[in-house]
Amino acid sequence: MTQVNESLLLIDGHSLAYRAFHALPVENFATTTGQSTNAIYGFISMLINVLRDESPSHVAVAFDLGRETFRLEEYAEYKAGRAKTPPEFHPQIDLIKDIVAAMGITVVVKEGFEADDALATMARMGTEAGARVEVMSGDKDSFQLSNEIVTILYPKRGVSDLNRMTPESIEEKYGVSPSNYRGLAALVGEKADNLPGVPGVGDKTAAKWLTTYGDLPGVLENAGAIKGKVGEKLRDHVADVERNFKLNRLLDDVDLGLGYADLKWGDGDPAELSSLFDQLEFQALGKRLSAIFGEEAVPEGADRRVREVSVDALDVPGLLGKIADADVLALDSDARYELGRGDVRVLAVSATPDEAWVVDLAEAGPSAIADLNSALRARTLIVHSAKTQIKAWRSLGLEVDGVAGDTALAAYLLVPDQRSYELSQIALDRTGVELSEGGEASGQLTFDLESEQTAHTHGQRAAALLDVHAVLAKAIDEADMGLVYRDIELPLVPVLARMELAGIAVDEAGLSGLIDEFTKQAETSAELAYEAIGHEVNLGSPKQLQAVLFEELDMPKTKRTKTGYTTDAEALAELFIKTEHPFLQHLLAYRDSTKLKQTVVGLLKTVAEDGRIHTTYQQTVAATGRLSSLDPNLQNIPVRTESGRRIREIFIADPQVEDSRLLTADYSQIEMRIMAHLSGDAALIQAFKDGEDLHSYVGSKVFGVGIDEVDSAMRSKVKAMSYGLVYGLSAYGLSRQLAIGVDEAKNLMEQYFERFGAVKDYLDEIVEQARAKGYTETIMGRRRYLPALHSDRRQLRDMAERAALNAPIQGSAADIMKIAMLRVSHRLGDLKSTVLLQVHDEIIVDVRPEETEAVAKIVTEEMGSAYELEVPLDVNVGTGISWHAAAH
DNA sequence: TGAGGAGCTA
DNA sequence: ACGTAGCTCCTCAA
Repeated sequence: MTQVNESLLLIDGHSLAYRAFHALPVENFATTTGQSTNAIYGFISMLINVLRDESPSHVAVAFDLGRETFRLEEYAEYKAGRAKTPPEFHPQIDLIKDIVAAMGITVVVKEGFEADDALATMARMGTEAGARVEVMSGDKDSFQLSNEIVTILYPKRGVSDLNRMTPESIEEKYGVSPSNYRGLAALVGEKADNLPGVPGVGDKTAAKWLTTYGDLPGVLENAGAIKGKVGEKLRDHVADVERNFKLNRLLDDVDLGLGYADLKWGDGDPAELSSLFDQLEFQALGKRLSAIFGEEAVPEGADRRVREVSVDALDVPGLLGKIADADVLALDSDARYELGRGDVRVLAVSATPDEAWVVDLAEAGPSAIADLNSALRARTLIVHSAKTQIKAWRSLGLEVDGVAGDTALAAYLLVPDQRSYELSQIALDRTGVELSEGGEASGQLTFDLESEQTAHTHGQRAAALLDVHAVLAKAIDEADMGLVYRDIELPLVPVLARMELAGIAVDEAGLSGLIDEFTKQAETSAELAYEAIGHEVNLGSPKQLQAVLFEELDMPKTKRTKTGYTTDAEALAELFIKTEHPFLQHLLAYRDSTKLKQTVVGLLKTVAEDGRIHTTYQQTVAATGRLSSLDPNLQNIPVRTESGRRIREIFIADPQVEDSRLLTADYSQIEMRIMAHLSGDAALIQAFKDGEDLHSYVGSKVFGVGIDEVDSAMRSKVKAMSYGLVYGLSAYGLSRQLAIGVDEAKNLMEQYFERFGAVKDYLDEIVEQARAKGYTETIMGRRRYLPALHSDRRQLRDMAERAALNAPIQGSAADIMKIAMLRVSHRLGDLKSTVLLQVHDEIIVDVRPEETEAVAKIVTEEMGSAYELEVPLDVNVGTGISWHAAAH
């Protein structure tokens, strides 16, 4: 035996994961998609600690495979009667295996044997190779492996502490040597494995016998000599003891198909590891892994690499020379765009993954920009988050009119519910390329030091883009989303950029007037509220309000929130019905006014120097495929109340153009039409084809009356249900919303489904298909993945089911609107009128007086024919001097 | 700084 | 526990 300075760490994966599962409350460890992670977290946490403390050269983790082991063959009752493992446990084992493998650690699974046998076999291999061996296991059977070379790491309570079991400590604790531990366990029995021993015999008695007679065979030979009741018991249970002794021997000669050298702790796959941690939402654990091992010690896989990119700083003519032969260019820049102003200095260009060129746009004159413009226009461009950059470039006269690839958009389509689509993360996930920090550009030094680094950063990003995009584009095609990507999302980029750059004009004086008005209203309501309770209180503080309502005024408790009782408008209105306390009225009025005030104050802050508000549309945020709007959000401007609608009066047509108007065009009931189309429900389709008032029509069917006999109460019930269905409404939810009994709500739903049976079939089918395929699909093939449909947790599963019901409908509506925007925008190309805003099923267009009729026609035609459904797409159009006026 | 509560839209 | 998808404001505790 040669002495080598190596150590082998062997881990019983199943037993430790099981301990972790029970040590950490499962309800506290789950991803947003419903994957339970408590066992994974606990196991990996333990693993990181032991790797840090022991720094082994060789590592393996062994798992049991099924329960068909040789032990079961010999003893049918082996491990029978065990409490069933909770369903959350098993799915975590596979993920643990994946993580362990990605860490460069050998995963051992051997059919027909238990993890312990594999550990024993590998412990023998390590011993023979001259390594120090540590066995980490939560199963006491492993104690028999302990000797001068092999130490057992046995977890104490919880998962953070390990006992180092050596022959000495085993002797001390159990009174027998490791070689006799098996005998002790056989005599005592093992409840968890359904191996009864000698009744009444514990560790102490067993140890005494074993010491007296040497070993278990010695004890059994002398069983007749043992006195008393226990002696009798032993003689009665010899067969059990012999069976136990046979079964608890760990086999150290299992053919694992690998040798000691195969257990070397390898490089792993950091890209995979990072992706797994990302998927499991283990931010802190990921940091701990890096912190403990440091940059060096985290195994650097073959796939993870900082690619050396040569970044040259050039002037524009120099750049044009370099890209003369390139057809495809990747671009990146330090573009910023805020409050209607764009800024950019460093433009990075790359045509190959290991080289990039940067130009200082601040140094480029008009003719250089013009040359750059025509050069870029003639090429296929790949950009990450192109819209922001295109907007900022425009401020310098660089007019890029769209791109052939956008890595953020592509990544979004592939995984539409991710939190962010940072290039560094996508590059790492998809190609294993790590974008390094720092580094400086070389070449013609036209930048100062700070910009040198900026230049290098963007050069490196540009260089990474081509490979990243190729990988993403392939995945997009494999998922049959080429159409959504290339014919919808990418062409939409310049359309949205133009809308954002245009912004919408606001009446600033009117806005200030509203602020004053709403402020006064809020102050009045606040005073009245204070008067009603005799003192002041912060009306914006739910905590203080709870003190007033439930302690001071002793009102009945409302629905619970995480931190107390709700004070939301619905609850306050109910309290008012019960108590008629005037404070509640004034509080509600105060809430309304302050909300409106905040809205107008917020809007005023975002008015740019050109007197217009430039929102930013997010194209990679909504998991269903909708756009979202921010800074400011123009998709939630009040409309339901009269005061709210007044805010819409300050959004006005271009004041620079005499008699210009805003035109608004919206789809009527697009989601219900999509529901009719997708379900193929003949009755619903007929209703739309006949152009009936939908809710009256449905009401007449549900209540079995003539269409003219549907009263407003019936109509609103049916309306609530129709919309509710699209969201996965339950009978309970419907009853709450309509303030009717659950029975009546249930009845209503049954009537509905009886008349519109295909709708029910369709809704059921959507969920079932999503469960089978893992994702839902819109009419254009846009996907949304819903792994939580398989969650063990009811609440998460239900949420996923509702999302599955809604995603194809909301998403298809988004598809249709996006197509319509492209077509409208295309046809407005020759006109002066331009699209300004989109609010999901509505677009707002700034129209020149002479183009009003033409634009109305274009919008009606293109929105109406954007996609052919089984039912017509109805479009309502209106014009006016303000958004408010246009809608009337 | 971030979580929680509240409220606005389609 | 009980209707989808968003964004922004305020308060309060860390």
